[in-house]
Amino acid sequence: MAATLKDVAMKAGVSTSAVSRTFTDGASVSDKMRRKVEKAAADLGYSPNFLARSLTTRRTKLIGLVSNNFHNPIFLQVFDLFTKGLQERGLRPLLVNLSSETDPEHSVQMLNQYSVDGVVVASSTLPPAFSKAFRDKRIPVVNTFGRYSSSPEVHVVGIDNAEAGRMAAQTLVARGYKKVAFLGGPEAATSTQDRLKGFLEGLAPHSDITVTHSFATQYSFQAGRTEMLRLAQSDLAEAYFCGDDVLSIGVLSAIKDASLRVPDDIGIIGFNDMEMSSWENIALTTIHQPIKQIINSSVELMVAMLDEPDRYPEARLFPCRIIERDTLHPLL
Amino acid sequence: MAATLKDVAMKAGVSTSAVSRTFTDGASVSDKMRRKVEKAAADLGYSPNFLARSLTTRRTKLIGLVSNNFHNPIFLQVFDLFTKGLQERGLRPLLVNLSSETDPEHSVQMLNQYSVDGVVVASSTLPPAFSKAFRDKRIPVVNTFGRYSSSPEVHVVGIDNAEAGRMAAQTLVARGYKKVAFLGGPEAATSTQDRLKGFLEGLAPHSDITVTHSFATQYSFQAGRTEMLRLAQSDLAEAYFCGDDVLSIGVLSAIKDASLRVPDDIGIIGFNDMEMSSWENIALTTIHQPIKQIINSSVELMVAMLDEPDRYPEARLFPCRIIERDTLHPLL
DNA sequence: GAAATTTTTGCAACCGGTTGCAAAAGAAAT
DNA sequence: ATTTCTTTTGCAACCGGTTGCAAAAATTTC
Repeated sequence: MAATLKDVAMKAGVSTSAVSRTFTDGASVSDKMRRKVEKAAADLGYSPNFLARSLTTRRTKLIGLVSNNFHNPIFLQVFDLFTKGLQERGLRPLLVNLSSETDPEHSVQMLNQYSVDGVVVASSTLPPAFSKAFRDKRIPVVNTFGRYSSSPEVHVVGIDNAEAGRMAAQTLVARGYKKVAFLGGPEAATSTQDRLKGFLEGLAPHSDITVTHSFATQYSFQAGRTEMLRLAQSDLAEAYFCGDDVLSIGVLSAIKDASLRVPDDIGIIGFNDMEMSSWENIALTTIHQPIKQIINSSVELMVAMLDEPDRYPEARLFPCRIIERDTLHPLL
Repeated sequence: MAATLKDVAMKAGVSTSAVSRTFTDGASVSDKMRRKVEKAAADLGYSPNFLARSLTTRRTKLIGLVSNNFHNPIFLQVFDLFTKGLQERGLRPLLVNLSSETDPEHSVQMLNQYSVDGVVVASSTLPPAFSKAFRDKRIPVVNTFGRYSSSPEVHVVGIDNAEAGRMAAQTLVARGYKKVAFLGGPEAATSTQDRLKGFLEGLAPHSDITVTHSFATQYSFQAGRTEMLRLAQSDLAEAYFCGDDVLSIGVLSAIKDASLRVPDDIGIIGFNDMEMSSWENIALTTIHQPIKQIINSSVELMVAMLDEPDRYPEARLFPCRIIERDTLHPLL
């Protein structure tokens, strides 16, 4: 159907090698030859078949983009940035949805069959076993939003969740809250554990502050709302550090139901700084995670690994910062 | 590195064809042979290379998933459903972000080089030229959320936007609004034009109702907010049909700024019924677009086209329905 | 202008598979 | 035990490219 190398070679009256070289940068071809070939190729509408090429070059320029989070709006931005970043470098994302997959081997085999050059695991909740499974097959892998300590043999790009927890703690301390709480995401996720750990550490020096914690079942509006509705039955804290912005928004909705005012009666600080949090009718005070930098860095790291598969693993951590909006009362 | 067909054949002491056949369903292999080969394959951890295979079978099982919308939360759900649907059928989505691409030829060539079996164009705002470009190259294409009349040679799955406009009109009429308006998305998009057309048609029989319209620059919170802030300077209508839920939420925020109450002072009806619209603190009355059905149908259609590339083009349209929440006043 | 050097080109093998065809093996019929 | 029919197997060519090597052509040197 489509024109092949051979067709072009025939039409131009040259060898197939000559045509191949014309389409390979850095190969030796005279100007005359190149013109002749390009003319024939243009006439036939030829463009090289990447997959056939990959057979000998062992490079497909396919990158597996693996995630299990297709619900948090922040991930739309993640996909946007990843696809753009990869495309700019001539790479193609092969999207894998692991929402309902539990066996790492299965995804490894699948991506292996497509000979991906590398894999980006974009998730803070997938067990480290997934990233490791790729590494064990010697497929370059970077775990974006991963926990840097849990698998030091895998490249990680993200933030220091414990540090973010400390930052939340310090912010609440500075505002003079005496009774605070952590309302985390899925309890099993390493990111939840780390944020809680940091939060508690940050509060430890302040013996006059009491702290409690609980978890939502997932990062979603309803989960946050449900949990806050439950908490409202008993003794509420003065301020809550929520594991995620979507969760926070659910919490805000429950608070409104309980006829309490934010920030007068109760303070909320979220996490992520998703676009929606800046909307005027939400105006959530939150901890900004530098997603753009994290993803650009992930892409750069991936590109570097393609040339140097056995690169020594590193963790690239980016600092977060507080975004002040309207859900905590002002500094004393 | 990884084991190949040849390695397995050698280890099992059989021909490469035998091994190949063991991994091809429907091929003729005796039980004894199959066991022998499977044993050897398991020992070597062999699994067939899809790309090498595709060279002869002319099937890559890769499907281009093309979109230009990486901002509307609804598209996260779209990607979720598409990836799941394709994966369940053994197909792999190659994600293409067309946010900043204007040349159809470029994307066609790109996907062609990866020999995709088909392309799903998921967008209501991409010019029809994109879908057509794929078709012209004889690549099976389905345009999800497309306009069914604009390119009858391309398969379209979605809704009848004009009908949705009529539905919005009838709803507002039934509520007794006498002064209504359309606040559309990007003016150039066919979906915007169609919804406006239907809206006007639905109101045409009612000479006692006045109608105006304007457009937001894109489907975003800020665009909706900005436009409503502008409108609030002059003479407001009693109810607005907004081109999209995100837009509506921006509009709601602007209305709150103007110290007006919804639905007492002003009514809003949105479009899409994204998850967020059901959140208790938003509770947007909106027109539900059956995304799940649309996408499942798109996937099914794509699968059918793989076996029958010259299938006669069809438009699959799904009815929308009103979701009653709190942003229109109750029926008289 | 011949020799030495560099650049360009084609041959042929290979990447990891599939498949039409004919030979070999097995099963059924006589 | 033969013959006939069916199933299984291997050979070899092919899918669409790339690349090491040596021959051919072009360029430089003397």
